[in-house]
Amino acid sequence: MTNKKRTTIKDIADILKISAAAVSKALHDDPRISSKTKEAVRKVAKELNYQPNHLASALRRGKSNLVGVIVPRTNSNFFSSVIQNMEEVLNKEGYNIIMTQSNESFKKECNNIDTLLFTQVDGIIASMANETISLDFYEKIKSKGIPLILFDRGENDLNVDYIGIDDYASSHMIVEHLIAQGCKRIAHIGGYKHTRIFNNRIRGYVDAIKKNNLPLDDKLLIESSLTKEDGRAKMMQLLSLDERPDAVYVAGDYAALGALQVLKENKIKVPSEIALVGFGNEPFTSLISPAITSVEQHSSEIGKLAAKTFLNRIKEPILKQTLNKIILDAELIVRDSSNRKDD
Amino acid sequence: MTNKKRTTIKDIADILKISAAAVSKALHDDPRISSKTKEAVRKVAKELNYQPNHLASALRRGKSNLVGVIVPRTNSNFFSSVIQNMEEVLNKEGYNIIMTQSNESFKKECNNIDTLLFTQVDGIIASMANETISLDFYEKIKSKGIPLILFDRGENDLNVDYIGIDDYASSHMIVEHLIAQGCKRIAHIGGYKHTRIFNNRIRGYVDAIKKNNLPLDDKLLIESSLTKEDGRAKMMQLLSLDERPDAVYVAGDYAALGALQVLKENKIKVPSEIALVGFGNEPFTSLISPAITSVEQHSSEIGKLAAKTFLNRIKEPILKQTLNKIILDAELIVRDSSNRKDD
DNA sequence: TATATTTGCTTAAACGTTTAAGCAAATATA
DNA sequence: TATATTTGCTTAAACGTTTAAGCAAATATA
Repeated sequence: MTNKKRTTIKDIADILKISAAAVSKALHDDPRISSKTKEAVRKVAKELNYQPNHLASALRRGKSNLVGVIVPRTNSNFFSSVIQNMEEVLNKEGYNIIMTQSNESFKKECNNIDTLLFTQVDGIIASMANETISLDFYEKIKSKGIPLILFDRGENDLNVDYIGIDDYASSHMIVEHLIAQGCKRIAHIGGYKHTRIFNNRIRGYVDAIKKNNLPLDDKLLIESSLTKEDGRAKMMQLLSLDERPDAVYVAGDYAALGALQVLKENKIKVPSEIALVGFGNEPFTSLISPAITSVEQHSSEIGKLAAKTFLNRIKEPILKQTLNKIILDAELIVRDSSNRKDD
Repeated sequence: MTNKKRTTIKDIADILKISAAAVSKALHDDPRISSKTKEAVRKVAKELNYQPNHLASALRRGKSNLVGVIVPRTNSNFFSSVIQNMEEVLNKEGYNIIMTQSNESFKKECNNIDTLLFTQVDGIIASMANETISLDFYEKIKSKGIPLILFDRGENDLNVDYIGIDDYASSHMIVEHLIAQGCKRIAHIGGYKHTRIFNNRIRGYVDAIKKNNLPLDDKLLIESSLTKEDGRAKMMQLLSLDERPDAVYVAGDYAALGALQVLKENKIKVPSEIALVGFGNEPFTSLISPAITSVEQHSSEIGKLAAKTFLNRIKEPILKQTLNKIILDAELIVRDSSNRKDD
């Protein structure tokens, strides 16, 4: 519309009859440039509406000040809050975020990694898609020599920094809560075992059941994709058992919601006949009736810690620091779906 | 970890004893390069794990192939779906997206714009924050000469391409639906009048009320920030009136949810005593009880059209095309909160 | 007063690509 | 067989910055 050509450092230099190098230094407040020149440069820069060309400076400095973020989806309170908090920490240090979502698809995730590497990001912070089993693309990031930080959905085999909650302990917390409510036959609709966090939740469930001498029945432990639809299907499966459970712990809130719908459709009283617990503390868990007991994962904390871990890696790249595995305690939010006290 | 230096075109050229220019052309399938050379280049490129440096090529070509996207928040089904669909269309044409969220804050939005311009995006697709009144930063985008496309939350004064639904007609649709249910005193908890879409919804409400000879009472028309909390507050305000409404049309689903909570707390029967309609068709509207009637905004359509509009602008920049204002029809999804038939 | 240091710049090269211009060899055309 | 065209490359410059090295003038030190 207005000026075709962007203003460059050269334009400012020409006007002031000084070199481009002097202008660049003036703009970066180099101590060897006189304050008189600095002021003049700043004045002209403002007049010409000068905006530094990030591409050029990134190319020259070998550093883009961009951080790539990969999440399964942004459309979830957990991930959107993680990203928001990461951004806050990173912006303060002059970094900006490029967000991408995998939609739980392995193929999309690989594309995202390629895009981010192509965009020359200085590092990647990621939470893996459900589908992801092969780690080749993540190895690719590592081989580039840029920091890779995983959160929530991680992988031990990759040997990279990780921030998440203690899924194993969370399962114990849930099982013990259900026992305290008088439940004696506790089922678990879990995620896919190949995903580390879901495997940990399953292990936690099994060990907690054993520890409390409750029946450990194969039929009560089901793997699921944890979508709302699959939650429905798996709940129906549990209801069709000869010996029904009196409590169901679902490893994801959306699947828990599906399960609840089935319970309501079958006129089963929640929590008195079957108690229900979800995972993730999505906002809707407190909105529906009965409100679903769930586990808060401290998304803001995770986002901030992931960002800080990245910054540490950038600051001390040579110093072979030890791997950071930050495991936070989760918090059980007890609501009506498992609280028999008020019944 | 492994190789410190990235592989460049120069490395490939040295190995094959040809010029860097030839390598560049070979990689871009230039017709003046022999297929023998092309094959050799591709082979070595693969062996050395060559990845083109986007920064360098973008700098040289004056084009980054990145599109900036600004939304009020990603944590909403509408926006996340819009983005997903935009991405699909843009990726096919070799463009990638940089997502940013304003969290409805004007300041954050200005920062986002600066970041995106700084990152040298080829265009910006945005939906404005609630707070945004001053358009200076959007004018800045226009003055750079790169395409700016607005969707959902737009502004007529900016004179840029826009994709959204017909908010004015949507209000008519809602009011007429409520009248068909037998409602005679219809209130509207609207958004801020300064935001174009909310203003259109308000105008639509007012005109539909007038057209149907219903009472147009100042007390029944309230501006709100449309958060869940404010929805609660405004609903209480309506309940304290001497003459209560028998229907409430809320311009956002979250606020509608807050309103519903207040209605339930006050043991008011929905929809028989007060019917309720929201806007946006957020997933939770169908999950809670009673499910909330709402308006579907065709997010996938909007996302695709926004992306295509951008691509058109890029392809024919000189040809002064006329402004694209694409207005889609919205769809009313009737649920229990306003359906008196089943009562 | 002679030498050393500091100040305030300039020069030149570099980051990794892309591309216009050009040139020699190979091939086609008259 | 002589000229024109095509093929397959090379050379050189450019995109806009940053930065190491260096130099003259100004100032400090002995």
